[in-house]
Amino acid sequence: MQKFANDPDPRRLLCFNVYAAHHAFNRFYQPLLEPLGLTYPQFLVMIALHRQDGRGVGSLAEELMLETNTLSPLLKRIEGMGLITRRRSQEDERRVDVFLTDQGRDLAVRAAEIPDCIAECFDGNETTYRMMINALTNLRQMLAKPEE
Amino acid sequence: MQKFANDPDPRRLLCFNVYAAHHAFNRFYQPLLEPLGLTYPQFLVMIALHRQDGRGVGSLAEELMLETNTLSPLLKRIEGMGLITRRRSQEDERRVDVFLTDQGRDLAVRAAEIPDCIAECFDGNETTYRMMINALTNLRQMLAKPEE
DNA sequence: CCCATTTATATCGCACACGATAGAATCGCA
DNA sequence: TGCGATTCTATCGTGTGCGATATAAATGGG
Repeated sequence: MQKFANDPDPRRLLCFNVYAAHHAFNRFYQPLLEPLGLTYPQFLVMIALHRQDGRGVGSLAEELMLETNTLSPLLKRIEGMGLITRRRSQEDERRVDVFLTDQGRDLAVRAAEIPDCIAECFDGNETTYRMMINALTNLRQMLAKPEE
Repeated sequence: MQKFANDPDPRRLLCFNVYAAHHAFNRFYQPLLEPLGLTYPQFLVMIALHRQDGRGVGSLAEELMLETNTLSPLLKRIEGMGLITRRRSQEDERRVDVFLTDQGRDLAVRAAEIPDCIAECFDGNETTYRMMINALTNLRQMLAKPEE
């Protein structure tokens, strides 16, 4: 069995680097999201809804790769902020469809500008940016594979 | 201003891919950690302590890039499991030094084997593995930069 | 030497994230 | 058609993560 991923130093583990990069992103975004009154997961939901709203909770969860029980309380909170409305679907009474309010749409437009700050961090190096996205997408697929 | 990081689809945002990879790692590790009775952050703490114990909470927090208020309750929990002991430092009564118990050390040795499963996922492709660690380390540094 | 400042840790409140569970609506098959 | 199985969402419990705050110990300048 290959041993190259075995290292006593957490900083040389891939899992730790993903974990730490996640926190680093949160810390980078926090001051940018604070004026909008959004947390990072709320930001992602607003972006997803801006692309397409009128969707059920499960559809959102699938797109963001979260469980619906994670989204339920989050949606209730941003509904309380007046950013979305939730309505039982007519065609399937089990479903709860989520719609952006006018206020929510305005906020989503402002939120969508935030990732431009990342391009600035990359100093215009688009290739590196795209390669990292590809690498992380591949990683996800490898980790999701049942066993091998 | 460069706009290449601007995308209406969350799945094409770098921040989302880091976020999703973090969750994917958690889901991959969960069944491997469950037999050890550890959560993922507890796993990291055990690895860090296995490399060097008898350290203060702040030292651990710095290595894992967390706040000490995140570690305090976590350490209390794994102390309750009998994996570590906490003792006020003699030389500085403010500090609480953390030591692995014998049981904790045994568990850390077993935990340290888990990342080998990742090498298997990478199908022996060590170069890709190392390049991703480098890329994520660079990303962290870019995100930590004050402004530019 | 004394007291204001700093440092180290802990506690609290809030918001995820998920497994387990509940409850309602829909589906599917006999 | 009827009823068990499935699907969709919500609630609960536990464990992070962090900002704000508290407390005690160490430090340092007058």
